[in-house]
Amino acid sequence: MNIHSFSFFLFLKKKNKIMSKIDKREEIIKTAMELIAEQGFHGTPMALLSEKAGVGAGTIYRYFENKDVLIKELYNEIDKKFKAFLMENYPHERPVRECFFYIGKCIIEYFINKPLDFRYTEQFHNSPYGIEFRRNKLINLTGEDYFCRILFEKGREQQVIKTIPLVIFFDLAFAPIIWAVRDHILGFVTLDEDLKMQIVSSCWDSVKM
Amino acid sequence: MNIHSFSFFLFLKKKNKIMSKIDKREEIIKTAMELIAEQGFHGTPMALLSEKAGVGAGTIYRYFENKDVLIKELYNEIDKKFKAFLMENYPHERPVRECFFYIGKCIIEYFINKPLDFRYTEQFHNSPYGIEFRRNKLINLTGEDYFCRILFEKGREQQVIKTIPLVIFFDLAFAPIIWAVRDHILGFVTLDEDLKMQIVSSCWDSVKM
Amino acid sequence: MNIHSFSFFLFLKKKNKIMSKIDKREEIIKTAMELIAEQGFHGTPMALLSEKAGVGAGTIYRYFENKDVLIKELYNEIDKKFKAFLMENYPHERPVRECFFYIGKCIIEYFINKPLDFRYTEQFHNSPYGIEFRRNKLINLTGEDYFCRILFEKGREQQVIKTIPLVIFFDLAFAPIIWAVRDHILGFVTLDEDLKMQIVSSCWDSVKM
Amino acid sequence: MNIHSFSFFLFLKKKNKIMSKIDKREEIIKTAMELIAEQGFHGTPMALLSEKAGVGAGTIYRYFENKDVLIKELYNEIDKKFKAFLMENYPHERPVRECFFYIGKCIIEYFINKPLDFRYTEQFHNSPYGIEFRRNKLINLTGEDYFCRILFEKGREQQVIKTIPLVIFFDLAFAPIIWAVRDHILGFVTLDEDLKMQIVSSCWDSVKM
DNA sequence: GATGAATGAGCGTTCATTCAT
DNA sequence: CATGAATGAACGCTCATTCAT
Repeated sequence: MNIHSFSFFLFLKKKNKIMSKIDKREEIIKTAMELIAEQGFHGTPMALLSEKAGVGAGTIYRYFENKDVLIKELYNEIDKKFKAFLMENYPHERPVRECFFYIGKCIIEYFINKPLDFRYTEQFHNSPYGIEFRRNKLINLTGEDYFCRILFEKGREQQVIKTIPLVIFFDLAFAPIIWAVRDHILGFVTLDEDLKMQIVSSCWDSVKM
Repeated sequence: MNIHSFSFFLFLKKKNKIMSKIDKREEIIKTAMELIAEQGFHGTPMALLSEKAGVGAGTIYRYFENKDVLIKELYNEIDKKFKAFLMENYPHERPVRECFFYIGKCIIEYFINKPLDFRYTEQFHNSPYGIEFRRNKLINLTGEDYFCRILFEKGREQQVIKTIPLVIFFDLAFAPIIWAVRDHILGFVTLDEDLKMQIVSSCWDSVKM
Repeated sequence: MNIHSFSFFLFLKKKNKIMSKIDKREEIIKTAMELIAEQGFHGTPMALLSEKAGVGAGTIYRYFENKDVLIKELYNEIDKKFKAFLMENYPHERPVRECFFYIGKCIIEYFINKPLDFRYTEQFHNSPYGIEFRRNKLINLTGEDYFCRILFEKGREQQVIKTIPLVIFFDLAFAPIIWAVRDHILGFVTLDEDLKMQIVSSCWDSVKM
Repeated sequence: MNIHSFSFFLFLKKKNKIMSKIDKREEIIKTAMELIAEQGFHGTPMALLSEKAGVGAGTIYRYFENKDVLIKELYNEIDKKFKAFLMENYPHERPVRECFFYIGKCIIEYFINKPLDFRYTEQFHNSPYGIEFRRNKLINLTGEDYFCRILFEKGREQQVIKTIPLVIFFDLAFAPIIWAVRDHILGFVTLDEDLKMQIVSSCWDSVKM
């Protein structure tokens, strides 16, 4: 088994339609994420998506009601995966500061290794979908957001975090991290281990009491 | 001159086409910004723009080569206005910390009062245009960015700012402010004077040595 | 055997696919008629039909070559049933007038009780299929049409029916009845026994010598 | 000026875009009516229509909001023209019987000379549009329908018309005429002057007291 | 210079039909 | 035989751009 035989397998996969049902859905999701991350929602016509994913145009609509639903579903997939990653080793019982650093490192680690997920997420957040989504999120915090709120409230109670609104806490804590990840992905800076730590640490400086 | 005669003037302006060349360009820019800020690039067809601006569809193309150019030009207009605002009373001779606070307050003040400019800017930054633009900016710092670099370098030299890359300095210093303004505009939080100060101050905490 | 066990049978029929070959064909025909009568040919995708009929999409094509054939077949089914109804007690030996009244009453009775059949028929007649069909019918009169021709010729011979072409006889005799049934089904009028008689009688007035 | 130079003119008309605004709308209406009359609503894609009409695909949408609107507008055009024809010499002051004959003759005359209008009308009436339309018409009678109602009421009052609902009067009076026109247009019969008179006369027989 | 009617490529989506299972 | 996932041509419609007036 070498690179050539693997290519030949891919050839079969595309041409001989040996993709299973799950394969198809996965292929669509993967291709859509790549295309949208790189070209944006409007730079990714369904026809291009179907072509690159190696499926018929109508096939996409078996898995996703329409383009909007596909876009939201894609975001949910990323969100779910990230939350799972975050919660896997979350140090629930450790001090607020340690939890804060854990979250910051997770965000950086996860998205630096999944640049497509990151760029997709950025596009999503900055779009009509994103605003609607954000509104719902603030009303009904779940997953990592729920952790963050707990963290925030615990920090407030213990007087280790400043007296600020939750929303502002999010902004101070995570905005620089997100921007730094973006700059890393776009090649404007390289985040080594020291720098990562420095960034998270600086964010902590901005919220700690 | 009363409200009625002014309305009549507007009527003439739209219906009798007595707009001068400069008027036309201004009208197009103003209308485009409003529409795009509210509906997005793709929710703003050129036909709608020309209608709302009170000019012919073809006329837009006399002032802007195509839609892309118009979009970039619009951004430059905002950028120019913001820079002018920022530089107007910039305390060049004062300490780094004071300059930093001045910039932070300026960003908040300016964009809270110009939510359309803010929303336009956000849309722009998060689009193919934005990335291209950002790349150019980092290579060739101008205006407020130039100030910021000077500030950063001065801060480094005086050992009042952490030893971090310039890009990361930007992220730590301004990302939370931008996000907070966004949350204010979207109604997720209300930035009063105390809170504004607290945010800028927290950003300073994150970059100061 | 009670209502519950019958429901259970239906459940089996749909879910466990114990429908026989004839059951399947019947189910497709019945469902297709309902759907098309209510939604029209173009409001009835094959996928919807297969779903509502409880069969696979491909299965329909084992019984009907394609959608066109299905549509024509459906019409033939209705036509056959109506002819059977008409011929069941047809008073062959009675006077022309009596036969005429019998046919008129039959049309009203049959279609008022089978509004789906009526609406299907109307849709069919008014479509490319309908014209083609009508052409064939006039060349080769069969069933009720054959009766009608016999009736017409007998009426002519006995000088109880006007000297008009057969086609015009059909128009005078049946058009008002069909239209009246349509108005009844659409709820624009209610045909009680008196009114039914009055309509048929009026049609007779228009063809009688 | 001969056939060739005329063809050349048509060539210019199509290729050099010398059609005026009104020409374009007319061309679209004319072409749409031809195509739909012959192929049906669903046999007439907008692309085919635009091609045959010699206009761009988008141009149709400058004149008609969408296909549905186009279809209804087309019907209204026919309806308007027919009403004008009918009302032109309508013998308002003459006896009911004479008015009845006038209307019958008008229907036959008009639609025999405009077979496309007739076939279009038939398609329209037998479609979701038609039913909606008919419902409105019965509620709010206008134009020829209004005349007919007046005629009906006058006839009732003078006891020259049977005691039947208005709707049934319409059915008896006009259904055979419409069907006969259809048969003429489809070539199943030829309506000469005698036959036309005989049909209208027979319809009168069916409604007269 | 200004206009806006006209354009047509391109979009998201549907659905009759096929064919591997 | 029956299935239903997959297909892709075709649909109605949009909109950035052009160009005759």
